[in-house]
Amino acid sequence: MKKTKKRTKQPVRVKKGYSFFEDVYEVVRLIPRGRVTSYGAIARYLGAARSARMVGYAMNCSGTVAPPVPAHRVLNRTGMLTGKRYFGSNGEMEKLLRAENVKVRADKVTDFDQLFWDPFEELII
DNA sequence: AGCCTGACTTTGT
DNA sequence: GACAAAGCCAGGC
Repeated sequence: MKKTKKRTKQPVRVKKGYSFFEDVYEVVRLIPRGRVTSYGAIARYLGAARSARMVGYAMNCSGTVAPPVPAHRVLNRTGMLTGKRYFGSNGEMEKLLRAENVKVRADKVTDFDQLFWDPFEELII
């Protein structure tokens, strides 16, 4: 898929009572154990390709929602644990990933390409 | 309304 | 491949 359109400014799911964040949480909760994805992938899946930052921002508030969101499975496009400092203790995010057999080295997931979970291909809604 | 921030991504150098 | 800059848009003030 190419982005033939330059900028379609159409919001995807504008449900009343639900925010963009809720959609993000919903997708993140569906990430299988031991797999990871990127902020941009989630954003594209929601139709907001240019809202990758918002996905990250949503993760910032992920601790306030229930059920808990496995935010540690969401990384940036290079597989770096950019949000580990938001997990409170230093290294907790990496710990969670390793508990799922995800190898982390120098704040990066080594097998990011293999473990990458693409909502478009692996998630059918 | 306006300005600033940011757990991002893409593009150009 | 590394670095810088720009674009992005929802929230908070």
